[in-house]
Amino acid sequence: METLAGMRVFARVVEAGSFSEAGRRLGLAPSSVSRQINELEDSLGALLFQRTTRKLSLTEAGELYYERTTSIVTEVDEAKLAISQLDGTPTGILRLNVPGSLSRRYIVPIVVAFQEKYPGVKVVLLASDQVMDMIEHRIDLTIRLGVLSDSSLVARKIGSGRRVICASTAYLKKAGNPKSPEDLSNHNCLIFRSNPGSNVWKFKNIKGVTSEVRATGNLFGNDGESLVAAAVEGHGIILVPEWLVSCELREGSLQELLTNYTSIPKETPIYALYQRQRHLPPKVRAFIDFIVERFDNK
Amino acid sequence: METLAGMRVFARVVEAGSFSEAGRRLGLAPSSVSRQINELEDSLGALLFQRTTRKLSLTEAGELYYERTTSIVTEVDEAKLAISQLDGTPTGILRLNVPGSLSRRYIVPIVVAFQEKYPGVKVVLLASDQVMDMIEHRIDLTIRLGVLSDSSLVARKIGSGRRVICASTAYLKKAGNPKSPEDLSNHNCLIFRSNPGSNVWKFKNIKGVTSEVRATGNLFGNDGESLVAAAVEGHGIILVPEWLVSCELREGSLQELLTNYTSIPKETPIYALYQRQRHLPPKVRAFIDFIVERFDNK
DNA sequence: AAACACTTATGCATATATTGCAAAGGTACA
DNA sequence: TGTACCTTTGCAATATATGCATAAGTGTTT
Repeated sequence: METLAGMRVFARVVEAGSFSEAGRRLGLAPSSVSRQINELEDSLGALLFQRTTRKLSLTEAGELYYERTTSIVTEVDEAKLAISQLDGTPTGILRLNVPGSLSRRYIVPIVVAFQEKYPGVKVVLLASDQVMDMIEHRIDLTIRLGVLSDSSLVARKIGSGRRVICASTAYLKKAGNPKSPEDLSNHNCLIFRSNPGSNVWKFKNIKGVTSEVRATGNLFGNDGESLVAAAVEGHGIILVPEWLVSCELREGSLQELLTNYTSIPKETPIYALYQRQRHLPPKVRAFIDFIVERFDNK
Repeated sequence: METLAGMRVFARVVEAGSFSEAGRRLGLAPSSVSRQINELEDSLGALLFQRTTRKLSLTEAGELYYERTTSIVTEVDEAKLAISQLDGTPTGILRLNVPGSLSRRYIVPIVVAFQEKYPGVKVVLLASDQVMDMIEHRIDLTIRLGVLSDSSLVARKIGSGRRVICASTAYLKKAGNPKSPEDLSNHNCLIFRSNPGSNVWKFKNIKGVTSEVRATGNLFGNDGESLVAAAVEGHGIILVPEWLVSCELREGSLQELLTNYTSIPKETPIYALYQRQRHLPPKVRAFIDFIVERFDNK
């Protein structure tokens, strides 16, 4: 059986000029060295050393084999080194699967900051609202809103968006400014759902008293950003994660309502999902750590 | 433990796209494949495949490792092939240690013919009358006159020189032509020995009757060719292997005497000595066969 | 000449790896 | 839902590697 170990032993013998000395350097019994060489010779069908008990010299076959295998052994070491270096500092391509709106509004700034810290990492952002096959598409990390149950994946909460209720000044001037959740029933609520139907919004006031409203309106949609756009146009009131409208709130094109209340659930959690594996690539590890740290500091 | 076998299995998995399929191609149980890969991953400290039970894809580390190791594996195979090819047809450098006069008179023509048959073999002729250390000087084959006792070497008779007694015409004209061995005692015998002293030449006639003569003369020497030169100069009578004087006999500068007699021992055997080894290099094997065949056909 | 130090090679018992089988758990497709 | 195929793991059997002790050989030194 040809083996790298055999090659290494062989190289050491060549360098040491003796089986025993090679054994000493390798921490191996001379007998072991002898047998490794013998086995190697048998597998090659050629004598590598001409030897008596006192002298040793390479045969031609041995010389040829030495030339070839030394480079091979160093290549193997280099390959291993390359992998281990790749294991040390985050490098390579990090493939992310992120819902479209989350990507634009939340992930992109994080990625930018991440890449400033780790210039060696290329990032591929695969935006899709459907979950993609992580293995087929070689996705390192899938980011989703809310919990996803998949036993084979590790889910880690990497952030959350406080849910805010807001509308444009133009709309409020037109339809009035709701003072309590109950007032919402008289407003046009833009509802994050695929199909029309009832939608219950829950709130809690400062004292902890909860109230429920059946939000109704004439626009439904599964794309948060479209609803935001409609709200900016003065079409109605939206209840969305803060990150989806942080820009508009800052600019004033939307303004937060019912600030004395908090929505229930208070937050929309953001989860990162990754393959359960023994050796998590450092680019993935680093990204998760980075994003979690950012989240904690907020 | 890093192993070539592991690399091969890994490469097969990459090519087959599945552990099971790779196992089938390798004649290995799927479990074995699985464990080989796992072991490889542990030894590298990085995941090579991203996988579930149904899908498989290379990680970046895997891709890197594949690129590196495929070339390594082919290099190993090529190295082995190079050795085995070297084992098939005689190639390389054949180092011979030959006594000087034997080299010039006997070995060189054989080597020339040998190299016509095997152009791939370079020959290094190391002429020395002393036996050289075969291992230190990497000598493949030592050629000696007469038997040498060395238990570690294999001795093979590769030829023999009929011993002839001869002198130059000029000498014979001057000193007379001996008709019987007994006549030699009145001649100047040129004696192959280092030190002066008695030297007994034995002969046998056609009927098998032996006779002994104490050869005497004024020139001793351990270099056959010098004695031949002296004989050609008409200095006396020599008893030497035929190959040493075949040229002179052919040219007529020397002429054979006592052709009704044969010397005892009749021949000077020529032996080839080589290392006792499991894998005799084909260049050595071929040369021995070649020289023996030539000898037999004579 | 003989003792000595050190070499390579081999027999043997032990420790370590590797293997296939069987079974479990998981996944995709009908 | 059932079926077929996948990867993984436990387990027993086998194969391999190792060190120790020893043998046989070689060169140096006394």
